[in-house]
Amino acid sequence: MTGFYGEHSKVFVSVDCIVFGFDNDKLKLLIGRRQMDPGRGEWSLYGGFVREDESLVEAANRVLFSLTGLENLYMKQVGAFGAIDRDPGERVITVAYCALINVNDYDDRLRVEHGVEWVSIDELPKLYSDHNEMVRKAVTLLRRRISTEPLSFNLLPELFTLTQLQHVYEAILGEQIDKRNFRKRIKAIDFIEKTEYIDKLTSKRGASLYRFNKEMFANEPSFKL
Amino acid sequence: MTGFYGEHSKVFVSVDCIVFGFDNDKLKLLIGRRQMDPGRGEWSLYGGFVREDESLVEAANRVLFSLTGLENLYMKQVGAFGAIDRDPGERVITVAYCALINVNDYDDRLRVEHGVEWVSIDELPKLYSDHNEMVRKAVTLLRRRISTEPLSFNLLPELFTLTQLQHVYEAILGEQIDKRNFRKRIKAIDFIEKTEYIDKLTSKRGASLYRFNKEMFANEPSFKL
DNA sequence: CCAAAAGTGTTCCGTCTACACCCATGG
DNA sequence: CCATGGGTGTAGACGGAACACTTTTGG
Repeated sequence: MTGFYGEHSKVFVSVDCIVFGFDNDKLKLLIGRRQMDPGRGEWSLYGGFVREDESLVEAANRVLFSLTGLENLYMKQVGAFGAIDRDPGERVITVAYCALINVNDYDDRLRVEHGVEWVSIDELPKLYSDHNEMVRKAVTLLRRRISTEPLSFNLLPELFTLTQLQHVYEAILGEQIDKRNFRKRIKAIDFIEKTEYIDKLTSKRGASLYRFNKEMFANEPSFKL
Repeated sequence: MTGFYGEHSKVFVSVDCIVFGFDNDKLKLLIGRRQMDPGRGEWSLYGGFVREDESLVEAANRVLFSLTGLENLYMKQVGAFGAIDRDPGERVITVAYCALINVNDYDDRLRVEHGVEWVSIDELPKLYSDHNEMVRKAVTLLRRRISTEPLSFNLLPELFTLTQLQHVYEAILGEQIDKRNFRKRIKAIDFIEKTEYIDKLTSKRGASLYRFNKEMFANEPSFKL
């Protein structure tokens, strides 16, 4: 605080969290009614202001933790949004972060306490300010990256069936995938391990449960799907 | 200025420009010696603070214009950088933008006036603060996008030879490309038009000059190379 | 016994890759 | 006349896309 840049003006900086989940074969987003002015009552992403003693990433993680009670979530910066009048109250520049969580990890009581809901991305209402634009950009980012980065596992439980995994891809890419071709590609990827466990909940016959092996992936960080 | 967010603190926000050019078959970056404290004299990207009356994009364009005298340049946001101590002076959050320009469009007198130089990206010195990280991220972004977006033309004159275009791809991707295969793919792209003009400067035989047809591309915005 | 989801291979076609020689011209 | 960069085609390998039937078992 030695005053190097005194002649310039400061602005409010916030972070907004675009929280994706996967439920009922749909890609969903966590949104709630804004609880403060301006814009009270409008549908909105969950966000917060950046404090002096934290970096942008730390701010995003703090906000995300206060919302979900979860730490070490998968998170990526979507970008900074800085139109002059994007916030109807005062000038606020915001940095959007996108997070992927497994809906089962999210305590539903906590969700209700924060007054947020899972809404399917193709049924999104008009959101506060430029939040719809942020979501669009985040979805584009997901689509681009899902085939070259192992993102999808963050939306699923530790153990998952191949059908579930396929449905994640279908939800994000917005198109149907041939089951046989999909499974053929999965078989070629050795960090997606078949476990001894069987899921008997979704089918009578039962489906093998698979696991994403982080360590194996670290050794062989190429990925195509 | 109605004071909605009064209890929160404000920070300085700046923009930094990662200006790429293509010269002598190399991808180059425009950097200069920092002319103010802290960090005076260190190699640095060109940047500036965001004013109250301008958006982030406007700020980036203003800074870029003051540096180059050029407008309507191709520009993409690279991301926001917000480590607490990233700037040794005070807390400054910065948003990096990457621009592609044709070096011939840049008045060399203006370049010298600003004390900036074209430096090959594989000979970059240590830059001020986290600027090296920004450059890395920008290069990654270019690499990712060059095969799905018509970026390369921004680094070339309006009219260019296929050899020049190939060299841009080679410089960005960092690998050699087979001439025949490259030209075969170009032929399949109808918005890269052959003109009647011949370039006689770089070869005795002369090479056909091509043009990127924006209008055609707009009608058919798919792209693979 | 039947509905519902799991699981499994082959063929075909288009795309990418490797590869070498002739052409036109200025000096 | 020769050095320099421009320009061209083909064959083989590979990877992606299309496609249908059998298995298991809970109810």
